[in-house]
Amino acid sequence: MLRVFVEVARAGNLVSAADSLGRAPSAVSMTLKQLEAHLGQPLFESERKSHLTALGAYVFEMANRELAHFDRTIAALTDFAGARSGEVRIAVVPSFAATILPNLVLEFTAASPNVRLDIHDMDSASIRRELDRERIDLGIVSDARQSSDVRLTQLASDRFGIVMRSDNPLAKRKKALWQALADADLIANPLCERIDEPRLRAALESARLRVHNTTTLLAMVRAGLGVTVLPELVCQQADAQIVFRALDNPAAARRINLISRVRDTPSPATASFAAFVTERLAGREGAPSEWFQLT
Amino acid sequence: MLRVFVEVARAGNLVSAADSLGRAPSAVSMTLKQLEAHLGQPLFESERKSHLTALGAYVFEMANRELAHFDRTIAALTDFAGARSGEVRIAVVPSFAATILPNLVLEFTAASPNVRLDIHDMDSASIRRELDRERIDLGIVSDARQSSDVRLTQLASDRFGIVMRSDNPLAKRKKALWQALADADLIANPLCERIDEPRLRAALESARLRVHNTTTLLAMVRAGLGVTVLPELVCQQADAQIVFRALDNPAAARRINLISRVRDTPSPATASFAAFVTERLAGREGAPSEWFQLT
DNA sequence: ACTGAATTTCAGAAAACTTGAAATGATAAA
DNA sequence: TTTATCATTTCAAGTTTTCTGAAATTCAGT
Repeated sequence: MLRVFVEVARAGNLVSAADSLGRAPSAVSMTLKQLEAHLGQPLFESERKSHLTALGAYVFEMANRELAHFDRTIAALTDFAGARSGEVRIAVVPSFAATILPNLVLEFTAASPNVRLDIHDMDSASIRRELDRERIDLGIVSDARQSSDVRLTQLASDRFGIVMRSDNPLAKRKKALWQALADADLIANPLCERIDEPRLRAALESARLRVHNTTTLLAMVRAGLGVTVLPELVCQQADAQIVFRALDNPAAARRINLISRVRDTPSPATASFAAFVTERLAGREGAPSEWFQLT
Repeated sequence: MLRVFVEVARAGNLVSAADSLGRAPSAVSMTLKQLEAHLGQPLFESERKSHLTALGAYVFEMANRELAHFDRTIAALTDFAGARSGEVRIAVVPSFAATILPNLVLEFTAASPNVRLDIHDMDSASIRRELDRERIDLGIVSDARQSSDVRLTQLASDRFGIVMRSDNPLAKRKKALWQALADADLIANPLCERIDEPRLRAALESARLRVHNTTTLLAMVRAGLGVTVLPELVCQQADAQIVFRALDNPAAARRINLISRVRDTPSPATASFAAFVTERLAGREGAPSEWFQLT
């Protein structure tokens, strides 16, 4: 009713209003009559719908505002439903956050400028906890365990390798890298301790140094205190002085996983971001630099 | 659709929502299905309508706000149409504004607390001009001339009389007041000059003083400089030192008129105020103090 | 797996809305 | 003033949308 009235008031006559509303003049006339009956007062001065009464002017003002408000609300709803707007809260492991994520975000926000991304970085255990507490919508973690209340998607596979200073003799060695660990000064770290390979386990047994923080660990390597074993992604942040040689035969790798709650349906924006990340990264292996190209 | 959805979300189940919406559960179910089809996403987690999806929560929030906004707009429209709200711009001649109007306004605003009254006071000519320029909705003037673009309603009839200081001998005189003017020191003023009575005209010819402003005029009378002829309403503002004696045989009076534009329909609030004033004052004669009682 | 309540589906009924033709009313030219 | 023209309203009938009640399905809790 309000829409019909506003159109007639704007057009100044019934026929062209009916035209732009896509109905017959008689329909418009009846609707208008109905609105006037509701209000108990005429909206137009004369039968020729040009001059508004005081009530008409007031209704025109209010109806215009109301319709604009309503249309904005509907647009917001469909945008949100179509994942064109909304907010996605994501927690990501630091190595991924610092290397792959920025380009991923760059591309996603270009396609969905009205979706807000709220990004935290923390270790995998914290991410899992934050997900349970519904403080985040998605998590990107390493080696997540399957669980009944978490939906888990494999993203890339991040291979482990020996990390050393560029002047280390191992940098030139082509094969039998696992064996070489026995002779190297190995710096232990939590990431590599999950690898199930006897030659590494033996080397870790005799390691004299164990460092938790990645930045410190790389600084130790850079200072020539020894070599360490890390996923390639973690080394991406380091400078040219650091050399990464992937361990082969058998290959060792950690999985990068996308996790979300199974309990509730993600918001369209969340689903959209998850689908985007999966599409861009699922099944990637080898060098992280080749996982993902900006399109 | 939004209303149905909000009610279901609030109730947490379809049956009681259908109940409070006054329709069968099947109708509510179908409407809900339709909304989900529009948005392309489910609004509830499970078939049992208790837990909302992220989209559902967003729509609930927005729809609630939208419905409240809409309802407020509709209430404003019907209030305005029913003269329960709105604004009335009125210009009134000073004598009326200072005497009768306050009580009139008091009663009207008690009945219509949300109608704003915008009151100006000015002389009749200015009121007429302001009405033409659509700067006011109603005017209360004296002796308005009939005209094709002004709707005119007779309100009270305000009789003229001699205005004097209480110690003036005329104060005790019972009759032949017109004749008495010849001997009195008459102070001329524009209001009385419209009276068509030979004895007054003669007295005005010989008047030595002419004063426009009413307050000054009454001050002159109070100072004993003479008597004057004024409508009773004008004297209402004066103190007890001033005595008014109505002129009779023939009686002389000015008409108090309510005027409005014929061109456009007044707003409901304006019509309501005009009807109220007319009902309270039409046909009143004699002493202004008896024209109108607060009910 | 069973039970009972909630929800959905379906076809027909009811309501709301729309249309085209004819009547009415308003404006402008003769 | 009359007439011609155009806009608007009225009306009955047609169309679409919405609603209902019964039956089928689904779900949560035994």
